[in-house]
Amino acid sequence: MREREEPWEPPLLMVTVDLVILTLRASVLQVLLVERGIEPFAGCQALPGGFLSDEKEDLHAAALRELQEETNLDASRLHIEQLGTYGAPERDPRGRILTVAYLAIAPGLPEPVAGTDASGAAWTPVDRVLSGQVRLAFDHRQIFDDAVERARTKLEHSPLATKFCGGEFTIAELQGVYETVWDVKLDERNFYRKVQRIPGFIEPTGADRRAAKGRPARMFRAGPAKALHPPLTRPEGPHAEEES
Amino acid sequence: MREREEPWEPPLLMVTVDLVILTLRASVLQVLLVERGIEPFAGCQALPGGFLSDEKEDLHAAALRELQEETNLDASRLHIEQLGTYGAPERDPRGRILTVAYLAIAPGLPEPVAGTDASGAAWTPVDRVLSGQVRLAFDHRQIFDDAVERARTKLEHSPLATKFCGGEFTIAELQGVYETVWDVKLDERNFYRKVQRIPGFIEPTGADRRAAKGRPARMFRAGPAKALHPPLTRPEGPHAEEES
DNA sequence: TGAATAGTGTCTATGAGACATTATCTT
DNA sequence: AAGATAATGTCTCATAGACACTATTCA
Repeated sequence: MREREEPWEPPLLMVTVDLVILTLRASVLQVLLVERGIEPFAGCQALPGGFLSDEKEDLHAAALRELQEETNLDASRLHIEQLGTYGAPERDPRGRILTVAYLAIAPGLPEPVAGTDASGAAWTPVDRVLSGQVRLAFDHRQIFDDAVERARTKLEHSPLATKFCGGEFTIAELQGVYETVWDVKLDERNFYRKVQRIPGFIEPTGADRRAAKGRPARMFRAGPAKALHPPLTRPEGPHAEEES
Repeated sequence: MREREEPWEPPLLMVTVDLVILTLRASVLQVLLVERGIEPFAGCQALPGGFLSDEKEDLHAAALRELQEETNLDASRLHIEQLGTYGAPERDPRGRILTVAYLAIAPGLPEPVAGTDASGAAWTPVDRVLSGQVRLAFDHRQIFDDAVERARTKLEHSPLATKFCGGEFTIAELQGVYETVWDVKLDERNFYRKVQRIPGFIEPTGADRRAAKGRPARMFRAGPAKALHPPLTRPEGPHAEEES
């Protein structure tokens, strides 16, 4: 082992921060991708990100900054968490570049982002990437897969789903999040009771929402809970088992 | 956002790989710590680790290499996974240094490591660190806390516990792992049935182990499952709720 | 009124936890 | 036989899932 105490000059590396930003638009799970303008992988789709810039900037702050530049949303409605760091030697043809990947969840953003710094950014349905119809640069496919798997798992144990909704939402909308991300169909009635029984998950605002048809639905907001006890378990099925 | 395509020289950073190596010795959960010889934090305890050395070395491989240098165990019995990357600007007084932290689980190692490269390394009971009796250098306390929490959580959903045991173990031993890491008491009889019902978790070797007293116990080995369905849930209690 | 959506009630099978009981070893 | 540990059985209660039903809106 190379002791860090040795009088030896450690190698210097370049580090990027890349983002997997997921949102729900028109009941479709989408990810923000940018088209690369130059080599390597020119013309290819890639995750938004950039080099870790300021020597005094915290890693998490850097991710948040990039996220805001892409989506210009207030941080309070956003969820962001570190996904992992990717450091395979050949992941970038330009040389050894580490990337710290972040997963972000945003409520349905109005229109494809434009006019911001990140021109060329566009929402892309997640299944188009998962199915291979859209190819990603570098090892971004790997990062993307990990991100989707992380999101799916965290929906079970954390109140993450509320981050896909706005500040207020109906239970049916919340169920829609679960159904879309998990790609399953859930029973509305059992979901309704189950979700409300989890302490601190959601709390009623008192308001109703009336749609074009049907009985008005009660509105809820996210509660204080940081974890779901008991968890909302994903219905089992012919699932490939994954774990790190 | 700083596009990576710009003709602009990105900053270079130093990156270390640090390890939280957990093991079970005499039914006590222990972590491997080294005593720092020089400033900063001379004389303080720290997690073992070192600078990311070879430009062509994979991140994961680097962690594995450091781990083997510390414990000289064959990789097959070891578990290692990335924990996260820590990049607060002031985490190292020498300058901006990122660290990629790894969590490793090893079966009970015979004696305190010695004679290896890592002189000064010693097993330390985890509760001595958690309780603050042992102070750690840098932000290693944070990393350590995250590692313990990760291990506790993963015991529920993954066959991680078997990595604390050798190749073969009894169900009582496996239960001991859960009880020690979770710091709870479990019912032997319910545990016995529950564990065996989880498909692919453990499988009988056919052999028995006879102790000084009592009926011989059947031996098991880890099964092929990568995840536990259903999970082994930690008994609830006055738990502080944690989540990222 | 009917169509549509929201919300409630009920039944049943399964699983978790509490704990009694039986089995098999050593001394 | 005694003592100890392993393995099995039984009971009860809570919960998950299936699904019938009631409630409230708009057209």
